[in-house]
Amino acid sequence: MNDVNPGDIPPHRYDAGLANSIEARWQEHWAQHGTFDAVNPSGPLSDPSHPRAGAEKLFVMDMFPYPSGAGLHVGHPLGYIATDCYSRYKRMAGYNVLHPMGYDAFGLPTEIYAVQTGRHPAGITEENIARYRGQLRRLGMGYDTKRTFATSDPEYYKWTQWIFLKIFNSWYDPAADAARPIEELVASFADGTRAVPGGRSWAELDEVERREIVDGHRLVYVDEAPVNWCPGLGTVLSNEEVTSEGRSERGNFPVFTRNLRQWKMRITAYSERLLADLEGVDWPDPVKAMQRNWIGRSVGAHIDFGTSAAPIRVFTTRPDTIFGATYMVLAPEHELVDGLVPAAWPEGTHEVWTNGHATPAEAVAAYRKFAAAKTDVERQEGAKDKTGVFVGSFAVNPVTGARVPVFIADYVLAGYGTGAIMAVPGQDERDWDFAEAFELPIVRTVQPTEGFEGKAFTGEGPAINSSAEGVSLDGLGVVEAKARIIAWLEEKGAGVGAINYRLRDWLFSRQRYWGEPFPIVYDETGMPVALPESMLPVELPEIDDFSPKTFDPDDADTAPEPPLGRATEWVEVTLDLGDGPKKYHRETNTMPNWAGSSWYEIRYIDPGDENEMVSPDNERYWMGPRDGGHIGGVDLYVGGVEHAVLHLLYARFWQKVLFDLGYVSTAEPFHKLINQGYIQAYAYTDKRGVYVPAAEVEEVDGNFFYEGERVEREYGKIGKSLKNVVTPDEMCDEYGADTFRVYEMSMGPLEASRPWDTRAVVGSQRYLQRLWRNVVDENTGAVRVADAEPAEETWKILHHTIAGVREDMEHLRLNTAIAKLITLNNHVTGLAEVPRAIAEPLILMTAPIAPHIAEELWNRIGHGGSLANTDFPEADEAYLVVETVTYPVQINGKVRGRVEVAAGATEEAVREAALAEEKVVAALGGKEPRKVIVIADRMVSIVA
RNA sequence: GCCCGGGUGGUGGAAACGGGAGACACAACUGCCUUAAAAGCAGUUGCCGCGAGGCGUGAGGGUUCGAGUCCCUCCCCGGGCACCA
Repeated sequence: MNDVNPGDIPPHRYDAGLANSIEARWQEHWAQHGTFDAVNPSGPLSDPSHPRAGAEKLFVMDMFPYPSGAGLHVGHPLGYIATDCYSRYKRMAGYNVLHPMGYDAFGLPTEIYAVQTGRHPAGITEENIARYRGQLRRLGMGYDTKRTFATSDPEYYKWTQWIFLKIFNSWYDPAADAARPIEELVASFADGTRAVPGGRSWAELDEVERREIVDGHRLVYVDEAPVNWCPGLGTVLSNEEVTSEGRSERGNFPVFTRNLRQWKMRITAYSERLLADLEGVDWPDPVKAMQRNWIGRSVGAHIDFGTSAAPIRVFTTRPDTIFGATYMVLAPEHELVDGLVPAAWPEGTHEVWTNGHATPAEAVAAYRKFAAAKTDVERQEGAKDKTGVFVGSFAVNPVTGARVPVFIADYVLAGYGTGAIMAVPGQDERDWDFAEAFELPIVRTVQPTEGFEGKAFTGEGPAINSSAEGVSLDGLGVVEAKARIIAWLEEKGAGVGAINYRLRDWLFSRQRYWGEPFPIVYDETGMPVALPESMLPVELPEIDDFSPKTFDPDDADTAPEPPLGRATEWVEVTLDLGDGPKKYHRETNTMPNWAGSSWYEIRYIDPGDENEMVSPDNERYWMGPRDGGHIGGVDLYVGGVEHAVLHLLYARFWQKVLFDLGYVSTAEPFHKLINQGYIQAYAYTDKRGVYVPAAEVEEVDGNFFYEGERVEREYGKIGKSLKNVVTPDEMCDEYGADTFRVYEMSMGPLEASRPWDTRAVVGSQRYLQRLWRNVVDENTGAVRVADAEPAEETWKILHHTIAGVREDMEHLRLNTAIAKLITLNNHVTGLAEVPRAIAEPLILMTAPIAPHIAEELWNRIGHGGSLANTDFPEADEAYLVVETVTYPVQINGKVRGRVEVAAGATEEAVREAALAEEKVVAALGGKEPRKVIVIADRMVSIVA
């Protein structure tokens, strides 16, 4: 303290310095006492003497952070503060609250940093986590001290690998509509209860053939599949790591689609359940909609069109329009194309169908080359201009018997449905565009509504032109027509009703170092063998170079070489897996960084358990279903919308597998989900367009200046490149953590995004200063609270505040709760002395949001220890009743006067009082009102 | 193009149900205190108008005694998906 003029600032003012010393002290107290450790019903974390042992449980979680080297900025902890306030409130309200925090620690940024610096990713990760822990501790987060981990801890990823083994050793039984242990499948093949694919009996097959069949049923399997291969980075990338320009998000290298052998998880087996169970969770509608979109269920039919080669199977959602199917289109990569290409164009082939090529083979080859060279952006930009080429063959429309030409075109995607369509230009805009370009016939099979002047008609209407021998749809609506034609097709064996999903199986392998190794080795057959659980965890080997081999960025004809491949001593192992020591080589891919986050909620329940992923007792207590059809899961999960699809879909998928296999008691991991908004900030550019430090920009009359120069303001993400980063540490230094917490929570509702405004933080600081001053004398440090009886009005304000704050806290409306607390505090500020009976509940109600100052004041007014488990104040009904009601009186919708009437007065009495009111009488001017409406306790409305 | 979410003072935002629009806070302004400034405290502050009063929740229409809230049409902003058959 080196104030120039110490007399000016009272020595006991609640300023940043005092706040910081109080905060550090209480953070230490909480850490020492494990104040926020939840109690389990059984096992090492059970404790009958815990203040909340036996209480109702509440499991609150945040989407855990990826600890980057940059640390937290003020936008990151918004959700964390909210769940902390909520957890503290619910704990005071009597719950056994589990609120843990862990770290999603595997991932590419750390690996890249490791490569750049030559350091080990584990060391970097450890440092980053320590920094995050320090920052969160400084914000006063009340996390469970016994339940924290990083996904990169071997003790944690042991169980990630264990789950992988469970998934590997399972198959999806359509009859049970659930995953089952793979042994059951093998047994049913062996005893003949299930037909063996290929027609031979199980006994006839050799070991390799059997394994091939079994491996083909596993929920995780190796598949040759088109993936995003990025030679410049030396790794395959997930779709979300590829930009819309078809380049890598990191490094901007070209990305090629290549067929490579990769691990995949059979998430598609769960499409229907992932969709159906959305009904049972309390999630924001947009997130549910995004998941439904992503799964992309569509109902229709598979229909076979005969050709000279194999029949072409199409998927369509409009089987009712089959009479208008005048041509077919296959994706250029479709496997049947080559078999359909004749030596020469058929007699009389239309010129526009050949693209000017002499033979079909030439035309197809040229078109394939053309299509493959197009980037995704070019393909989308050219969506209106349809391209394609006739393959030289015809197919037969199974309903009309008509010969229809077969084309390849890139508007049909290989990856969706069957990669082939029946084209119905009359009812499909894309097909219409193509038909116009290639001069193909167009037949309407749905009567357009009157006045329709467009081209393809995709709406509802009666079927027309839809009769053939044995079947007619004419006159039927779309729904009935679909049903009738599907029945007919099924009867004729030409098609079958079908449901198609957009969802693809989950690409599960990455060519990286910093991820979970697979618990898989390969034997002499080249087929995968699961390691026994006893060999877990399979730890990452120590290597010198963590980067995968990279190639010429433009050389598509290269193949990934994962960094683990260079750890030859680790890769080539001799193991005894039951039939004596044999040589194996390990899988050198690692898991994607979604793996560790797909089940972490479960591990929080029993983080130290070395024998089980989680003990069933504790799992059922914290996550199990509840009465009233409650599906179960974490009670509250808060995180950003950016995880609406991938993380949440993967976590739901793993949860369902574990549920099917009996390891967990609920089919859904997260019961209630809230997406917190983002905090963004203003950024400023000078006249060159260069960002200037936002903290040093000054506003004068609505214009902005940096070092005297006019700058332009824009609004965007907080980040280094925009030079607008503000860190929580800076806020703690300048105001204290409690002020920062109050400010972030008072800015608006949790779900809303909002702009950061450092200038506005003082409002929250002033509130806490007034609170402090109400309890502690700024000049002497003495406690000001008096044992005086509060006035009636003060009692009323207090109890209204309690009722309102409880209600707001229950619904996570921290912003309005704070407004009510400020109102009460401002009222107390105006009192001659501060009654203890008011100060105590005020402090307790402040505690969830500004915990350090509350603990400090609670102690100063004579209580020992922490208030964390002290009961939250309850409103006394006696003070909530109102004696009089002020009724606004409207005449023709405008308020003209007010009358005060005793609460509970009869409608007649209210009416009379209203009509007698001076201004009302004047406004009516002696006229008899036509109608008088009295709404009890609300208002009077007069129609004149 | 399709599907969501949202438009309220200078700013962030309040207003379970259709019932007094603008709580709380920032900024701005005024006063007290001070040699002065900061801090603090007290007050003013939706817009127009000296006032009575009028007008106000993106625009227009509708339902209603009464609409920020419900219905229709449109505009703008944000997000997701996108040649998905």
